[in-house]
Amino acid sequence: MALEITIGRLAKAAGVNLQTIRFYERAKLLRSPVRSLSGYRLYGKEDVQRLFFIKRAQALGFTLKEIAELLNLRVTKGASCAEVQRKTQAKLGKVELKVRDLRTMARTLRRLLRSCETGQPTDYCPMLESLAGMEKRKSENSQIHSKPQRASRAQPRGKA
Amino acid sequence: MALEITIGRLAKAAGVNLQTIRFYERAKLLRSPVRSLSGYRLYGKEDVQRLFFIKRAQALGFTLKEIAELLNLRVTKGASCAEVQRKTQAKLGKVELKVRDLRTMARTLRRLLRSCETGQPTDYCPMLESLAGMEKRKSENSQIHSKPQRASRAQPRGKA
DNA sequence: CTTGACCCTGTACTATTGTACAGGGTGTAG
DNA sequence: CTACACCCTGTACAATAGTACAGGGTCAAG
Repeated sequence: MALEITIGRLAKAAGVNLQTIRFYERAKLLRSPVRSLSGYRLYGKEDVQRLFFIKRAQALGFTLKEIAELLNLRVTKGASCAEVQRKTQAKLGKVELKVRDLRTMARTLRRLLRSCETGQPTDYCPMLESLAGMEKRKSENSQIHSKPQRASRAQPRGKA
Repeated sequence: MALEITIGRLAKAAGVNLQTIRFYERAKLLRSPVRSLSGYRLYGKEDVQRLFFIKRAQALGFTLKEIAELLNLRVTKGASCAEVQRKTQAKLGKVELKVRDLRTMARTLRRLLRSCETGQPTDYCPMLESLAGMEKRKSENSQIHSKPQRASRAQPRGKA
């Protein structure tokens, strides 16, 4: 009872383009499914779940690469447990940071709603407030105003 | 006292590439700054804040277009208050949804950490659980298994 | 045994979000 | 007045994440 739906139905069920599924397969986000005698891909319901997860996670700002990492977090028969724990902890940290940022944004939006009700015009940009504290997380902006300071320009911004 | 830093310093302060700032200017995410006599862009500290906001918001899964909308939410002298309220409410809804999803993910990650401590091997994919309920948000997957059902394939997935 | 909906592979195109480079001006320390 | 760090514009290139299309099989209904 593997459910066994074809790619078109999977696409429809998950609300994605059919090509996207093949793209995810090449990108290793979806396993290579079993094939029918004639070579048709056959999917089970776990694949539907994975697709939903991918879509939700993308909306939360994770790249496909990060999503693959999330999906691969598991304790494989007592193997590298410490490793899994380390990675999981790291992911958890990122998730919690996102939650904090989003809650800050939500607070700002609610404040805007209220100020709208009371008719207070805000001709500045309300959203900017919601990060007044954010920049404190980076510590390198202490000497923005210390004249020359040459050397070491814009570092390549990790993306490898 | 407008601070008046040049583009290179702004880039350094915000930790972004210099070209990115010009790109954001073209994309209307940053206002066109005032210029020095020789044509150099001169920025104030609000621009630093905007850059930080853009970076955080991107990490939270907002596109540049959405970020521009967020930054433009404001009550301009009692103008279209109802309109602002409507848009703000919509954004708030999206933000709250993201918070819920992230909290679900966080819960799953913490459970994985615990199951790792207790040494329980999980050879299935733990993350998948965290969306077991997610797919319920879409209602169209009720008849995945109702054979033929032709017509109306993969709709273009709104992106306009 | 044809037709229409569906599937296959492979390759090419697109949008978004940046980055880099070419060719040239600015500003100040020595 | 030369060097060097910075700035300008404009155009080209790149990575990520898809989408589309061409050319060709599969399969159930009629």
